[in-house]
Amino acid sequence: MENNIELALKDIIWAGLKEAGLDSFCCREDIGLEFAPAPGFGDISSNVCMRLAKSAKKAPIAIANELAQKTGKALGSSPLKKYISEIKAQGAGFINFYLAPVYFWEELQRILDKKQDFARSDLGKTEKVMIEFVSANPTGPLSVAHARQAAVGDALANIMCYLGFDAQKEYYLNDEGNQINILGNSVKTRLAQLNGEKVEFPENYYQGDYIVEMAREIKDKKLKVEDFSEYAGNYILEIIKQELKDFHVEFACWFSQKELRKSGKIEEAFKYLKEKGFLYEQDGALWFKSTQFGDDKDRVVIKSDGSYTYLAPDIAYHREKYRRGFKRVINIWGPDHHGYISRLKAAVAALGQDPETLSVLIVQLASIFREGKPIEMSTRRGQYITLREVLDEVGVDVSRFFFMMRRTSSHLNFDLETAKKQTPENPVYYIQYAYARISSILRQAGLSETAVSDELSLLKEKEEIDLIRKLWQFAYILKVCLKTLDPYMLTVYLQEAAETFHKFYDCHRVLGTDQALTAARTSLINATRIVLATGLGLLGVSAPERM
RNA sequence: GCGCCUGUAGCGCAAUGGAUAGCGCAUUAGCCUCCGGAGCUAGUGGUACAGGUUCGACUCCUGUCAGGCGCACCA
Repeated sequence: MENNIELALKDIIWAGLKEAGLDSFCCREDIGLEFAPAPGFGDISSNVCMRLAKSAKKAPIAIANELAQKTGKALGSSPLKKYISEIKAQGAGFINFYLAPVYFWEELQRILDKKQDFARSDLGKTEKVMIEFVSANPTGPLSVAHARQAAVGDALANIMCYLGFDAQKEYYLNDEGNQINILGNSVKTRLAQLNGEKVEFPENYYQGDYIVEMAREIKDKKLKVEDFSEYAGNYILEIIKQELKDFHVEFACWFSQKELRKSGKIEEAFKYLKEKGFLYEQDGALWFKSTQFGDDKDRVVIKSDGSYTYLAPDIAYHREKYRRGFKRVINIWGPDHHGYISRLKAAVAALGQDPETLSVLIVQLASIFREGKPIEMSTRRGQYITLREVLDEVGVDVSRFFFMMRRTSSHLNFDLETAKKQTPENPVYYIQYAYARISSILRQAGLSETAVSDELSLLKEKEEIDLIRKLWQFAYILKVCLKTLDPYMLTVYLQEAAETFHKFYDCHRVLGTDQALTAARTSLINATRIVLATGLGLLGVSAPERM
């Protein structure tokens, strides 16, 4: 039964609906199930009666009462019977299913058998998905904004892979163009200044200290630099790669814009669009008819000076994404790019792809606080908090978790002092503490990880069943993360799971005189350990045995 | 001016359209002869405002007010 309980239950409910003669008012897809609704309302709940109340012209609760009875009847001849202890119509018209303890014992057994793969699924059917994120211009160290995008993108890719997708992480490298040229000129100018030349440093150049450091290194090592843009771009790219590595983010592919241009793919894409009639010339520039696909205004792709706008290579890049076999494309961007979504979607549509297969996630900014006071940030003056600073101060585990603690589309306040605290105020420690505590008990029990009780049915206490129920919800939470394309729900779940464990621990002693019960409870906390480690692992956070 | 995000307890935040709006901090009262007290139990206190959609709205829509960010032939 296991994971298929959702499908099996829908079958039973559908049979009940038919039995009650209600199937003509809705279809099977209308049967929505909610897992672990409000306390006291069962383990699985369906709102189907409310949905069909109007067309059936009956009160929802009356329908629910009838359906509960018919569903019970349909259940009678089903293998599902032993897992359902009760079906009740409650509230405004919900139909609630109460799972029998045997269901939870089997679930627990499954976690212990399959370990960290217990919730793995083939839901994604190995569909190729590209998650492109960070993609910062190599013109300076990564900021906290990039850090948050990196954490979210990486975790999302992990979750999707766990659910059976072939999710690949990619970094689009803007290794040529205006910004890179400015970067090169910035270094060149600083070098000239170091050599005593009286040259002005323009305001739109990169102001950060790292520019001066680069110039100083060139001077000290007496390097012969021919192309300052290329030199500086590569120099910073290495810094970025190291920063991401230290943040535990690894990309499958670094896609170079320069290579894309050299390959002639941009012209190819333009040729395609031109043949379709989506390009036109005006005021000496080449325009893309994005309004035809819902954009506010048409966009320039080749400027009147003959150079490309940013959109030009991006159109070709996205054409390549689909040509490389990706069925679904996810882009993770900062909020400064939100106005860009409609034109890229237009481009994808013009290229003959369904724009729905392109998802753009806007990761809102993270404001860094110290002792409750915000730290002012200004990219212009080169004064912003970097990924490196946060990493050095609070570490990978805490920073990654903190960046995902809020809904990705919401602003995030990241307090450095809270992040360093080792109190319940800091959820990472709260979760890791639960894990370490379990590890400690297991060490004392002297049991190997593989030892499993064959009498899990001894687990009958409320707190024991509550804990298994919480573990059971893990797979459901991952589906929510997938649906919302946001890993943050997992951070909420892990806090709840840790809390449920702490409550169990406080009420019941694991290591006792009753050997069979000790074995069963040891198995329970071992399963808890597996779930916590798996969840933390998907988020890229470690699970320490000792703290 | 236009667009995006956000207004929930004194503070920081939860609640995939669902039932009794949860948690931490702060504050008040308890729990260690016992597996990690970095924990647990109980008390105080809340949906910015006005309409609308819905069987049902913190959630969706419209407007108002408040805060953050963005609006290039830049990337």
